[in-house]
Amino acid sequence: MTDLDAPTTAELIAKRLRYDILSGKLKPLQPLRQDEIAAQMGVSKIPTREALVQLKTEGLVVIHQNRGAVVAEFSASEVAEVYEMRAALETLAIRRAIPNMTKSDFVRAEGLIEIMDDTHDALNWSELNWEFHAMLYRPANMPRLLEHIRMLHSNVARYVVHYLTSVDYHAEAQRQHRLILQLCRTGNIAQATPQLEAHLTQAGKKIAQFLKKDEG
Amino acid sequence: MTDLDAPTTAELIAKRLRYDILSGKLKPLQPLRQDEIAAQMGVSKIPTREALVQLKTEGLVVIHQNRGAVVAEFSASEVAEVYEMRAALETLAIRRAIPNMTKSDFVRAEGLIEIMDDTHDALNWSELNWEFHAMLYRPANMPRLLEHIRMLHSNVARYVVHYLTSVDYHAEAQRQHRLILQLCRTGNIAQATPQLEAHLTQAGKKIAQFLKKDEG
DNA sequence: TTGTGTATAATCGTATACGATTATACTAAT
DNA sequence: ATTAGTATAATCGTATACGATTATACACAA
Repeated sequence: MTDLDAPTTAELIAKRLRYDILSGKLKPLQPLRQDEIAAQMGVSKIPTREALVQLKTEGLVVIHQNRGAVVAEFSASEVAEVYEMRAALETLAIRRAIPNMTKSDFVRAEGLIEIMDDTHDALNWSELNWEFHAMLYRPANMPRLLEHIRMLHSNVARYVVHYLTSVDYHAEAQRQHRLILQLCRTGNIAQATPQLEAHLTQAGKKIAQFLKKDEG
Repeated sequence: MTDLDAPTTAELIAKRLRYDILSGKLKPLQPLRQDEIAAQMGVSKIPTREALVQLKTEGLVVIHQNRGAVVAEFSASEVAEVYEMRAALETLAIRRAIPNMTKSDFVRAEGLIEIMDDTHDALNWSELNWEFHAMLYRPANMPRLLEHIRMLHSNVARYVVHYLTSVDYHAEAQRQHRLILQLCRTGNIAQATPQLEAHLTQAGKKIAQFLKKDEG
């Protein structure tokens, strides 16, 4: 008997490529050649192809017929679109979650905020930021919803990181995080929901605007 | 030179499997064996596996490590969850779409409703129903949003078909469709949005309830 | 009977191999 | 010089082959 659920080769490749894309090591429009990736990982093309198909449906990769895959590029308006979708889904999630939140949820969320206070690496901060948001949504017990939100988050994470390395947004974001968490603590759905929506809408607009400069 | 974008074998298999799942020919939990499917289509396993990976991320198939794939089964509560997500995203879509709707959009939407009046086959009706809804959202010019909605629709389409074959919901649905379209015509976002939300919430509840009887 | 172990078959996951498609470099003609 | 055409290389997509994992059947002991 071997490891009960050893990740499949395709999963390993997908994980690695995903990380390299999110961290910015692989840049938008950069080609992802099957042979090259396979050789690098010391495996064949077959699992590599499956990994690329997976990442395609996650929106991180674009595959062109017989022309191979490239890292997906999001335009400013597409990033804005993703943030609108996130706002719609994440407000739903927090609405359903608040009634089920427990004391330990609040403690752990507060803990994350404090760690983020001392985290200045943009990539780490982005990951902690997702963990914080996920914590607010998990009590909703809506796993499919959470998975969709996670995918949307991962779609724009690269651009968030890029933005954070240029602009100091930490203090502002942290202030909003603390406010939203406080509203959750008091069970105030009526105010927590629009605050979260504003938090996301504002971030989306800032990042889209930031990208537009590059595009122009 | 051959056909410029002839669909890849994997895409053909995915399309076929998707149709067979949505139409109910392949039932929930039914195993999807790679060799069997490949032999049936006269191809090898490689593109078959890619098709299954694709359908997995669409939520129509579940793959277990070294144990193969089965048609995904949605519990009543999962169907309800999908409908909540649809309500969140589709209200966003229609809100953004209404200001951009043109006369020809209204004509075509009305045409679809009339065709649906005479469509009694549940599968056909379900497809037309999607086309009608998509028509309401397309003017939003949010392709990623539309694609997500399409996936969610396809997740529950089987159960809609199943429900429609047992219960006569056509008249009620058509009445709501006409009302929503009329509100779009007059640019009444304030009322169209909650009407659409009610339309979806109601359908979701009915279908979830219907499924619960089977589960119990 | 019920459970446990082992042999066999079925199925999966991936490496290798190869034809098909697309990109690139080079030649020749206008 | 620019373009069109062709040969060559690079890359993709899929068939075949095979080791690895899991399921099944059956013998045997408690």
